Amino acid sequence: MTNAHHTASENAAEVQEPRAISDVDVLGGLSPERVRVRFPPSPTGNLHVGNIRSALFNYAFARHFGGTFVLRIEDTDAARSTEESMRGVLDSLEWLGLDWDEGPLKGGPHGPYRQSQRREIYDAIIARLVDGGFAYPCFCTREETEARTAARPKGCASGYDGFCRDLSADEVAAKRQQGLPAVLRMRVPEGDLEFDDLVRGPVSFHSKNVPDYVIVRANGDPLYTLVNPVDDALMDITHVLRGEDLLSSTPRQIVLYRALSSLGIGSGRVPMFGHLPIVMGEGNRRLSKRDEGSGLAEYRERGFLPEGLLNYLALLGWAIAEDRDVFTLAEMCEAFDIRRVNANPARFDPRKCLAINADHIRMLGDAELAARLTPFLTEAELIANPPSEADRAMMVGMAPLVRERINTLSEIVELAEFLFLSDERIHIEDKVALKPEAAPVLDAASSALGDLAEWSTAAIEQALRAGLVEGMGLKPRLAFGPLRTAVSGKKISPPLFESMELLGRDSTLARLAAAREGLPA
RNA sequence: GUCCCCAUCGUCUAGCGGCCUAGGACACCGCCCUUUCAAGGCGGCAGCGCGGGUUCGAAUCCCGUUGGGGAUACCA
Repeated sequence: MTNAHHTASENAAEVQEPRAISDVDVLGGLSPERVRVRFPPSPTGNLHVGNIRSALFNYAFARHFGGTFVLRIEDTDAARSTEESMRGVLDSLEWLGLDWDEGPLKGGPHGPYRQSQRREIYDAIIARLVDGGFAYPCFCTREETEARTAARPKGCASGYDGFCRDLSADEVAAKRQQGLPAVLRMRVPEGDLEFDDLVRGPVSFHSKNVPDYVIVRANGDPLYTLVNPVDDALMDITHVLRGEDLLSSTPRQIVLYRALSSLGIGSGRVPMFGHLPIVMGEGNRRLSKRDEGSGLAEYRERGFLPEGLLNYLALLGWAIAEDRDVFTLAEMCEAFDIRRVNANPARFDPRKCLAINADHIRMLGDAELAARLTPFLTEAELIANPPSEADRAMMVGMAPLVRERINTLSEIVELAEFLFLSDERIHIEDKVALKPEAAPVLDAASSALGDLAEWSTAAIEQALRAGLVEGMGLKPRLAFGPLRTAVSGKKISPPLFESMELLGRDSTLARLAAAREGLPA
C-alpha cells in the first residue's frame, strides 16, 4: 500500500486512516434478534475443548443479541459418525448448559439439522451449480495433479492447476463415455477475495492462491467444502465464528456463497466471519484430540464444573474486564463483544483452568454444592443411591468445610470419605501411624469429650483446648494432630472440631478409642 | 515451497497516541492468619522480539525484519 520510496508528504495522501475493528458494524445493518450463528461439530467421539470454545463464543454472541444459536451435526463422513457419537455431542452441550435454539431434538424451520439427512438437498444444489457453470467435473487423478504440481518451478503457488476447468462439453462427454471417474470442482473466479474479519480486520487472498477445490467426490458424496457453506446459506446464518484454522478456507467459501446467491439459493448474503484464535497445547502445537486434557469427558470425570470450564475457555482470547476473570455464563453473554476477541493463539493452561474451576466451586451454596457432589460420592459408594436423609444432612453439613478445600468435585472422595465411612472402616495408614506419645493425648481427649453437655463445634473446641492445650501444656499442633488422625485416618482433613460435630459423639469417641488400642498403655 | 494470520511477564490477558514508573489473573517465592490442609490478607519475582519511520510524544500508527502459528486432501 505504502511505498518506501515515497517521501512523508507523498505518503500522507495515500495512507488510509486505519480503522479499528471496534468500529466495524458487527450486525451489518441487521436487527439484533435476526442474528443467527451455528455450532457445527462433526460427531466423532469426544468433544474437544477447542470446539467447545467455539461453541461458547457463538452461544455468547447469539445470546448477547437475542439471536438464534443453531446446532448442526456435520456427519457427512458416515463412516466416522455414529448415532452414539452424536448423542455424545448433544449430551456434552446439555451438560455445558449451551442450549441451542434450533437443531437435533429441538427441530426448527431449516431442518433437518443432520447433514446425513440432507443428501437430496445437496444433490439438487450440486446439479444447479454444474448447470450454472459454477462447478465442473475434473477427471484428473490424484497422481496426475500431484505430478503437475511437482513439475512446476519453485516459488509457484501450490494446489490444483485448473487442468479440467475448460474442458468442452464434448470432451467431458467423451471422458464420461470412457467411464472415467470425476470429482466436481468449484470454479474460482479471477481476482481478489476480500472480507472483513470480525476479529482480524480486513483479510485478502488472491484467487491465484485459491485453487479450484473439490466439492463432490468421484462417488457423488458431497464434501464438507460444499455442505458447510451450503447449509450456512440455507439456514440463514448471519455470522460465522470459528477457529483460525478455517481462516484460509474462507475465500473458497465466499466463492460458493456468491454462486449460491446468484442461483437464488439461500439468504443471498455472505455471512460475516470472525476467526477465533486457535487453542494450543503443551509445546507449540495446536491442541489436538490426542493430547491429554483436550477432551471434554476428562473434565467431567474429574469433576470440573461446566461453568468453571466455560469460564476458563472464555479467557482464551477474551476478557470481560481489565481486572476480573471469574464470571458466569450469563455475565459473559451480557458483555460479549466479538470485536474485542484477541487474535493471537492461546495456550491452554491446565493449572489456571483448575484455579478458575475452584473459584466456581467456592461460589456454590451449601445445598448446590452437595447436589453437585452427590454423583461422585455415589460413584465411590460412600452414600446410597438415591442418598438417604442422613446422607443429605451430612453432605449439606460438610459443604462449608470442604468448599474451599477442593478444586474439582472428585477430590471430595479423598477429603471427606471419613465422614461417610462407618467407624470400623477407618484405617490409619502406616505412614501416618500414631506414635506412643499420642496415647495420653487420646485419653485426655476422650475424657474431655465423654461428658460434654452440648455436642457442638464451639463446645468441643473449648473442651479440647482446656483439656489438652491448657491442661497438658501441649502446643495446639501437637494436641490436635493425633485426634485428626484418629478421627479421619489421615493427616489432612477438614477442620477437626466441625468434623467431630458432624460425626457425632458416638463415632468420635469410638474412633478415638480404636486409635488408642494399638498404643502402649 | 506458497498463501494467510499473529507478536505485552513462564502462561492467559488489559492497553486502541500522553492517564504506563505497563494493570490484573494463574504459577512461583516470602510474610501474616492458623488445629492439619486449604481459603484469605500483605508483599515479591517477572514482560512491550529487533530495526527503521510518523509524531512534541509510541506498548499503542506505518514499513521492514525476525520469530511463532495456521492452511495447503476425493478429512471435517
